[in-house]
Amino acid sequence: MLRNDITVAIRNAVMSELAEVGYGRLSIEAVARRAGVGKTAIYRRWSNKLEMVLEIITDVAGRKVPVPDTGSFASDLDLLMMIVSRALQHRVASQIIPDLMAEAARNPQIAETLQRVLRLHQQSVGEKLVGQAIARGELPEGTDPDVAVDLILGPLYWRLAVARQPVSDDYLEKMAAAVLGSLRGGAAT
Amino acid sequence: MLRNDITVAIRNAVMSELAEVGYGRLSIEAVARRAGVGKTAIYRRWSNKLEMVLEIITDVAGRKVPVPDTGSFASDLDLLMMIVSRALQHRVASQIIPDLMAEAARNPQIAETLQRVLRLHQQSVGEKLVGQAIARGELPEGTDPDVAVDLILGPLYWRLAVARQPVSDDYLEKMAAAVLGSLRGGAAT
DNA sequence: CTACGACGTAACGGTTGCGTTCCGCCGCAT
DNA sequence: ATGCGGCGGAACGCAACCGTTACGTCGTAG
Repeated sequence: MLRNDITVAIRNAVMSELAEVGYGRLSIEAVARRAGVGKTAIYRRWSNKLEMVLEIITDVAGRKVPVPDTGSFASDLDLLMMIVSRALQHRVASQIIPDLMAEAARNPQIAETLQRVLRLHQQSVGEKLVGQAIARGELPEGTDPDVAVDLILGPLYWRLAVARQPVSDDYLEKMAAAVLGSLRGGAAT
Repeated sequence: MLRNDITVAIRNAVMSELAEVGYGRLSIEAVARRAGVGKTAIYRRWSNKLEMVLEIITDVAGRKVPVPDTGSFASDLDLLMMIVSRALQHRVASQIIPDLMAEAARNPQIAETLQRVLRLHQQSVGEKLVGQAIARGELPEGTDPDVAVDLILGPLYWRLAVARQPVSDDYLEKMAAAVLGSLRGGAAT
């Protein structure tokens, strides 16, 4: 019976508000204001700020991400890094993700939710990509997908979300080449 | 004339409070309470929450970090990664750093301060380490210290501060080996 | 001994947000 | 035509903080 357009408006407002002020300062009243909605409508759907945010985040982050499968590990890697760098440069993502990560350090529920979502993507992507590559003989048998994912995502995340420096195509290529080299070398075995 | 022990108490309280509730929710009153101090004492020193935090952070982060110089790049790298992983596992650091990073995304003053401090350390460490290695012929001429630093710190930060998974000695070795391999390969040139 | 100034405490008026409640409106199903 | 229920709006009492002020204490310098 809850009107769907209202729910959508609230969800959007929460995302924007999260991006602008962060979880710590997010207030129900501000969300209602931004969504053009009464507080009542929000409390009718969720009973808490935490519950609301968790539900919305889970939903947004739960959307499936396509895993590259181009036929060669090198181009899979290029593609993946491009996708990730694009994603991390989106304004909302680049604000919300670090913020929630920080919040997760002190709120077990947020931590658990993020871990679940993150782990889900990370593992499936890592295992699939590395699995394919090993099957094709492009990576040494026994390459650790965990290490591989860290090597791939870490530098990108650091650069984009932490150091907040731009990533040129050129830079991306260097990075991909470096990661490829380190994995091919069998270091992550 | 401001009593030094009071100032110290406040500084400590700010750090603890930052770790516990983050910048967004940090309140002057809570700091005063925790420091066992009147609000007056705080306002006598700083006029703002922002100003206070910036000053304290700058001070703490400004302390010099020793750059490893063991004679070989491989062991420099091992050492550096160990130092960094130790630092990132300290409770206060692992809470405060991601929090301020997230805050920096929406507060230019914080961003500027963090960038300055971070860049300072990062560049000096990177350039020195890579410089030494190139001079010794352990890394190809023209290796980009920027890329190198990203490759070194990125995965560690990702693992420790984002994914929040433990880092074993074993894992650290794999990581170091991988990074070494990718740099030696001349990918980051 | 006196004066100064930093200190803690307490209170100020004002703002913001919480979670709840009541109202009147309106769409929709019966 | 009637009634149910979600809607926005407004207000509630309560709590936390803001930044400021007044007051009384205490250590120290002169």
